[in-house]
Amino acid sequence: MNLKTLALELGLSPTTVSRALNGYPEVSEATRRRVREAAEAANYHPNTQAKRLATGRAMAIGHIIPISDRHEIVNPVFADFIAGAGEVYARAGYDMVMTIVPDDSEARAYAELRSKGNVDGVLIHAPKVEDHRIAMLDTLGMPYVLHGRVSGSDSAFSWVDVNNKRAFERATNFLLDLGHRRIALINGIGEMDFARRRRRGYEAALKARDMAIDPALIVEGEMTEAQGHDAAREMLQWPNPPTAFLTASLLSAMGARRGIEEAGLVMGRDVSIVTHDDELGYLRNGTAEEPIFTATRSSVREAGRRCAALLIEQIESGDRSPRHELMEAVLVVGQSTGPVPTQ
Amino acid sequence: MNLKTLALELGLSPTTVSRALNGYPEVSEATRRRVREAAEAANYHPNTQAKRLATGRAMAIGHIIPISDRHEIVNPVFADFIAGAGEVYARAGYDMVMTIVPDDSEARAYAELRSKGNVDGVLIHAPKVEDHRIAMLDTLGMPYVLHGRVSGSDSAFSWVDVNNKRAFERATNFLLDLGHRRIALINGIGEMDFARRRRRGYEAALKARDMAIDPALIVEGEMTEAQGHDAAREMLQWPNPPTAFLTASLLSAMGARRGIEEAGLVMGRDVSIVTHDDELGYLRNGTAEEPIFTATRSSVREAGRRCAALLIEQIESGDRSPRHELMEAVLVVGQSTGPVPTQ
DNA sequence: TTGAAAGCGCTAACAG
DNA sequence: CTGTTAGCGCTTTCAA
Repeated sequence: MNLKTLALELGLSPTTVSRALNGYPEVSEATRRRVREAAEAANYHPNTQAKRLATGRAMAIGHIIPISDRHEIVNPVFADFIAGAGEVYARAGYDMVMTIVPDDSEARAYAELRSKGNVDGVLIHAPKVEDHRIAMLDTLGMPYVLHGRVSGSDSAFSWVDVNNKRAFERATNFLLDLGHRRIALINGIGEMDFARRRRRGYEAALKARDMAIDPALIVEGEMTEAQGHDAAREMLQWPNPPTAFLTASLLSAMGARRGIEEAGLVMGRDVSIVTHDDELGYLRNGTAEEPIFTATRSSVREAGRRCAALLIEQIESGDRSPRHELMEAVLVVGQSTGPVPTQ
Repeated sequence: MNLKTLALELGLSPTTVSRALNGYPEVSEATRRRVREAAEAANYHPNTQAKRLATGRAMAIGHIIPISDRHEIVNPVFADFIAGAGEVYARAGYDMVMTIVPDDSEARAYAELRSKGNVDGVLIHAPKVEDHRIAMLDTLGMPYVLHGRVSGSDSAFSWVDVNNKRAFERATNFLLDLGHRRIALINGIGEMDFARRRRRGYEAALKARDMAIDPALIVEGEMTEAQGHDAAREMLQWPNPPTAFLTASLLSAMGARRGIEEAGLVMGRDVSIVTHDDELGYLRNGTAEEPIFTATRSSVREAGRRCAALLIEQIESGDRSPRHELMEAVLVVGQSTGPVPTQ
């Protein structure tokens, strides 16, 4: 069933049917209803490709997922993010097009996306401190929104980000308030923007109390279980070991926990862990024998929603003036078993 | 830059240029080369929408992600799966279109996908034991491949699956060999096909040794940390508690571990855990103080690759005869810190 | 080996 | 308020 035959059946021109279905004002209500009902009855849906070609709009948003053989690129968080974004796209009638590209051919991927014209805009994931993708997109003139930020020009483009600095400042303060004086930071890869900001938060908290920053207590790398384990194993046999670990991911925290146990120490008595993570999980802090975290999966989903909404608005309005949304991480302390609170 | 202007610049007709670029045989090699070079130089890429409209092929594969407010639908594994599928799509020139739909309007979503014509086939995730989506797709006549299976008609359609039954049978045997006689199974939601198969594997191992199956030792539900924790807490205060937990997810395993510790017991001495999971992580078994799992992330990625390849072949060849690929889970025992082996 | 012309299904000026 | 016409950028007969 297509426009033409539907119009034929109704004894109308394709134009009128199109107008009726697309809510143009110059159609009589009677006709519109008649057309709508017929379309419904015939289970008519306009062919997307034709619509796209005619309007020049792809009605699709691209997500480019860089992939490398070195790293675990696709982190679990990503799933929640696209779930959120997808909700918004579905409501607005956009498709979500996922493109997996090898790390080294990202430039080509963007250029192709542009000239092939199958997306109206792109959503950028996991920006690095200095991210060349921004410049590329500016050159191409394609609308985009960042999930995260890049160093420097915070205000030059639209982004949605969690306040990573504040989250880690709060977490560090939490541990400092408990009396910890040697706090290790098990962080993500240094060149990632979020990792940089988290580190800044950690450092800011220490500086605010006039405490020295010991570089030996900071580990940056892939946030794996092995990372946490190895760091804990090593640090805990120093003459002056840390009494607490602040980790950037649940996996690292799990590893640290294993390291602590292997060192014959007791979690929550000898050593504490506080973790930031977007996964569902529980870790105890040093006093209350209670779990604690600083972000939940649902907040990532919300970030996905907001990014998508921002991008769609930008595309549809043509207004490219940058907008920003900074979300505060949720610090959950003393949460007992059961579902994690939504926010 | 479009076909027309490129042809104009070359002093050729659009037809010839199109033919040259698409590898039609009736073009002289000289012309072909000249066209190819010009296209390269001009950074020409055919407009996807136009191509789609003209050929009637969407050059896109749909992934429908059902979403509900009750469950954590989008599991982390999903990210690895689409990473694998995406690799294949990219090579074959397909777009991956992700559609998030509320649980209750899946039927409509499929029908729309069909009539809007923006995908050539779909990939089905996380099938339930009895999955009505199969019937729907058959009605619509749209090519599809399942990641997983459904009960009964294994052979009626194409699928790629991990041998969940075998994996759990092996894991159970592993624990039985260590001398465990009361093994708890912390499983996924019962209506999911994979959960059903895992349970069958567990039961088969027990039956093979003429051991009774104690329903009280089987928990089915969402694979969260709380699930594992609550199960362990409760079971460990029974008069005859389990000495081992076989869990279907790393999160549940983490929870069980916490439950074990809270009960004042020692992991790897009093109680063992073996987990199946697609996440990167470590858990110790009951003897060697060494980590163990039965599946890694990379295997999920491989499943994504195979599903995608199967579907593309089906679409392009028009051959709908069902094909199946059963992947064996990887059982890793005695793995020490460091990256998880690829297979 | 190349080109002209029609058409994929829709939208959007422009008339009426 | 409705219809006619042209065209989005490509592919694909058919003819040369």
